[in-house]
Amino acid sequence: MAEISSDVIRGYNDIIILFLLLNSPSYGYEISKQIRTLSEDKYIIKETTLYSAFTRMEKNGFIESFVDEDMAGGKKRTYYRLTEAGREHYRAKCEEWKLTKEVIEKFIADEGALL
Amino acid sequence: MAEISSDVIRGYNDIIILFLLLNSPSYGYEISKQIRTLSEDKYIIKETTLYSAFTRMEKNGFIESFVDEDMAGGKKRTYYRLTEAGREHYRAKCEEWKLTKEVIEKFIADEGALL
DNA sequence: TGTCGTACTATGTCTGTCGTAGTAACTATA
DNA sequence: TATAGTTACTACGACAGACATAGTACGACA
Repeated sequence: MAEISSDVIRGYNDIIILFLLLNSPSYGYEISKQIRTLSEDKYIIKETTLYSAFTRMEKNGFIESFVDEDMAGGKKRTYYRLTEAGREHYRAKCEEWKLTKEVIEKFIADEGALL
Repeated sequence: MAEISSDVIRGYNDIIILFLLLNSPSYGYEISKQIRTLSEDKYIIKETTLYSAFTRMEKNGFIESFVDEDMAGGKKRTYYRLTEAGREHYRAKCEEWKLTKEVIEKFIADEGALL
């Protein structure tokens, strides 16, 4: 299967993760699975990429974490919820996406022109 | 005006530059101006980004350089021409773009859902 | 004489992503 | 009962593309 390289996805992980937090808090493992499912296995985020994105985005005030201490078996799970700044960041990134898409499409040749 | 950040454009400079070499060789300054014009001032590539992309892509065999020694005033200009491998790289990058676009669009919320 | 445009080169920094590794608890299967 | 698999992370270091800053050098124009 074709793969998406780290260079082309760079900068979009924020959009992807924040999208999955728009309606309710979630945590790493679940988000990871949702990305895989929603993208129909076309994009599988690396664990380290995901968790370092959490750290970065929390530092930037886009998300807030809270720990579920009461899980069965005494395990802990760190949830993240979107902040208002994060929602705004998501909106801005979506706008940027639209702009970027427009620009890049200008540099995609017609299939015919490549033969 | 909205700007395109270095993280979202990363990985697409190859496409952009190679597109402008599809039909004829060109050189840095001209390509830089063409990117600006074609994108309607939405994307202005940094000089260092452009020239380091040249170096990288020549190392990878996607482009070849040759110097015009006979310019007026004894100035030199370095041209780049696409190789067959570069054309293939361009094709592959375009495919990757289509895939990436599909994936990212799944994580863009409807305008309504954001209110 | 000085500024603007042309056409680069050099050097070092930044940051998001990735590779590798490790921890630890539960869960299904043989 | 052993072990492989799933869940749910954390730590550390490396990489590479983009960027900031600076400098060079020639020509045209005022």
